[in-house]
Formats: sequence, structure tokens, C-alpha cells
Amino acid sequence: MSKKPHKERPIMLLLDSLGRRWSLRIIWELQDGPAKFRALRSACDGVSPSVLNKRISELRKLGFVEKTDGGYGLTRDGESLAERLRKLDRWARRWDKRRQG
Amino acid sequence: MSKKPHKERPIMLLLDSLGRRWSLRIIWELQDGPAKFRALRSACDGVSPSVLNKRISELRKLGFVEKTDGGYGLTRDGESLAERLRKLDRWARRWDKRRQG
DNA sequence: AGGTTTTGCTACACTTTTGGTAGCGTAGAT
DNA sequence: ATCTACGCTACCAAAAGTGTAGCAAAACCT
Repeated sequence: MSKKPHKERPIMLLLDSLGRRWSLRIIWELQDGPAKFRALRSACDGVSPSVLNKRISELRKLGFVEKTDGGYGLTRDGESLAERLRKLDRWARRWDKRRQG
Repeated sequence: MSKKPHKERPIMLLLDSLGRRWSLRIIWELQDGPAKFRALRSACDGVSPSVLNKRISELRKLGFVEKTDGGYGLTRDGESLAERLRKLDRWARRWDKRRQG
């Protein structure tokens, strides 16, 4: 036992926030540099602006995204998270090979 | 250029599937061993059985979860993904400290 | 065998979230 | 003044998720 209640654990906050549509994708799309609202939107398969705006607010509140002069960009933490996504990307490729030969 | 279209890339499949509610959480909750449907359900804050069932099917199709004698458990790939989540957990704690001191 | 429990899971009505389109208000360039 | 690009809001439709009740099958007891 001696575990903190789930809701207080940072990982739970992450699993919950990032387990929402477009959250991870947005970070993924920002990894190569800042993007403006509309550009980011079309990079994310044309996600609706209302949702995009909501996600951006959430990600800013979590400290992953910030407004820069070139549009929206990743913060230090955002970059760090993006790096984890790149590792996941490599993992995903191996996983995919295993799946379908 | 020379990038594959997004939809064909494994990472996109992952970002899309795991970017759904409870997907990551389910894997997280299964990391300590198999769990039966109802136990898993209450571990996941009482997620509704319809959604849980849908998620389990998806995760099984992706090859992360399988039916074992003790309930639902992680496959090799599932374990591997769970290991990544544990790393994310450690990362999340550092991130949390940075945020709120 | 008969009865109780436990199990995975479906059905259904309801709420929340997301999708899709139109377009406003501001700012800068012409 | 006009045009363009911008972030973003409003609106409604569609999809996804919630919450509760409960069924059918299997497992567990006498």
C-alpha cells in the first residue's frame, strides 16, 4: 500500500490529459518548431478550431506549450515530452514490424 | 519530404488509439498482473463497462492485451509498452516538481 | 442436483466531448 | 479604404463516454 491516491499522482494527470484527442498529436506536430494556429490545425488533419484551442489552453496550463513569436511552440518540458514521443515512435516501428511481419 | 503519409505511420496509429480515454490507463492498471473485468473496471475509477469492453477489444486487436487464466493481462508488447509508461511516470514526477516547486 | 455467487458483458437513456462550418474582430500590408 | 491573414468564438450535429440495470453463462457451494 502506501501509494498516493491515484488522482494526486502526476502520472494520472498526464494519462488523463494526454489521453484526450489531439493532445499528444499536437505535441508531435510542434516538435520541429513553432506553428501558427491555422497551420497547426491543418497539420492535425483539420481538427476543429474549438477543440484545438481547448487543447492548446490545456497544454499551456500544463507547461508544455507556450506562445512564441513564430506561433505556438514547445516549452522546455514540451521538448522533453516530445523527445519521449520520438522514442515511442521508434518503439512503434519495431512493434509494427512484429505485428504484420 | 519523403515522409510517409501520417495515417500509415505506426506512431499515428498509436497516438490515435492510445489518445482515447482509458486506453493508457488500462495498460497502466494491468502492469502488476492480470485483472478480471470487474476488478479492472473499479481500478479505472469505475469506467462504464461498455467503454471498458470496447477498449479491451481495441487493445487486444493491437496486441497489447490478451485473455489469460487470471483475467485480462498484458502481452509481451503490452509489457513493453507498460515499461515505457513507468519511465513516463518517473519523468512525470520530475516534471511535477519543476511545476509546483 | 439445486441454489447461490461471481463473471463478462449488453441495453438503454442521458451527458459530455468532439466535429464541421461560418464568420467575427484585430492587425498589418497595399 | 481594401485586402489578407490571423487567432479565435458561436453554433449545431454527430460521436463518444457515463451510469445503472440486469442477463446468460460459468463457477462455487452444499
